Amino acid sequence: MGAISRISDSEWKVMEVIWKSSPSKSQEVIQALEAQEGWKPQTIKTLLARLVKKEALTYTVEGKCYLYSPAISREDAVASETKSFIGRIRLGSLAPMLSHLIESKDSLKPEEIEALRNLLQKEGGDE
Amino acid sequence: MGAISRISDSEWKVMEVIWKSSPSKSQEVIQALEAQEGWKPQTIKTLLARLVKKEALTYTVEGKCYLYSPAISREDAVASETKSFIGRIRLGSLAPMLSHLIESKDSLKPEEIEALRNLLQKEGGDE
DNA sequence: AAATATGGTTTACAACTGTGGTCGATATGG
DNA sequence: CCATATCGACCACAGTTGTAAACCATATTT
Repeated sequence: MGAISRISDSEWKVMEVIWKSSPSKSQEVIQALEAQEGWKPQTIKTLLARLVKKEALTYTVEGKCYLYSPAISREDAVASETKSFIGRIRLGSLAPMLSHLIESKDSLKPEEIEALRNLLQKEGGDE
Repeated sequence: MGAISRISDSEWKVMEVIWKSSPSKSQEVIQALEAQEGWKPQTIKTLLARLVKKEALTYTVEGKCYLYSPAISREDAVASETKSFIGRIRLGSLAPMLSHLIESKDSLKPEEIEALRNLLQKEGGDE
């Protein structure tokens, strides 16, 4: 049953931390993001709670703490975001968008270009 | 200068109409979107006003009506959206994202794949 | 046991979004 | 000239987001 409910920008950052290593206890998430984003602990707790409500995270109780784990894979989340992104940017503009991506060196690394090239090779083959 | 303020999903649809043909009088925009999106005229007027406030649209007065024109090019808007998209989805995931795109036939047309292939050819060439 | 710290839950609050109603000025038909 | 149709401006209202304080229960320290 598709339709992962949208994860906001801030929430996404929380997810990243947890995707990187899970399960994580809130303290770990807080520590990571307090520095990285300059957020107050409460802010991060709020985001954790919202993500649980959205069913993007699950938790188990360990003593007095929660251990959070992703309820959706990063892959799926990326796929879903991508879908909604291209849904709004409507076709026809993909090429320009990608050329923008490709041209700004800082966005796409050579090995990624390589990987893409392969993908396209096999896909658009010669039919 | 920089930082085009974010255009929401609904607003984006309005922009699309105007990018397609500008200047457009509100009536034209309304007609287009009333059918296409099933929105009430008031809704569309609100969106037009918000886009003006965001400086994504400008208008000139013609008689009793406004003639709307884009204040930002579609190219720039797409570039900006793309930037913020890849900003949140963080590197390393571009390839998966594109492979997702490429694999879901409904998202990417053959000629786009072709265009992409060309882009990558010239870019990752053989340096 | 009382004080404190710590973790989660509830509340807050402004800005932004999606959706639209209402109002006031103006134009247009009768 | 008066009624009506339009058009933009202002108002509305719930849900989401960013950001966090206040509160409450439990564990730990004195």
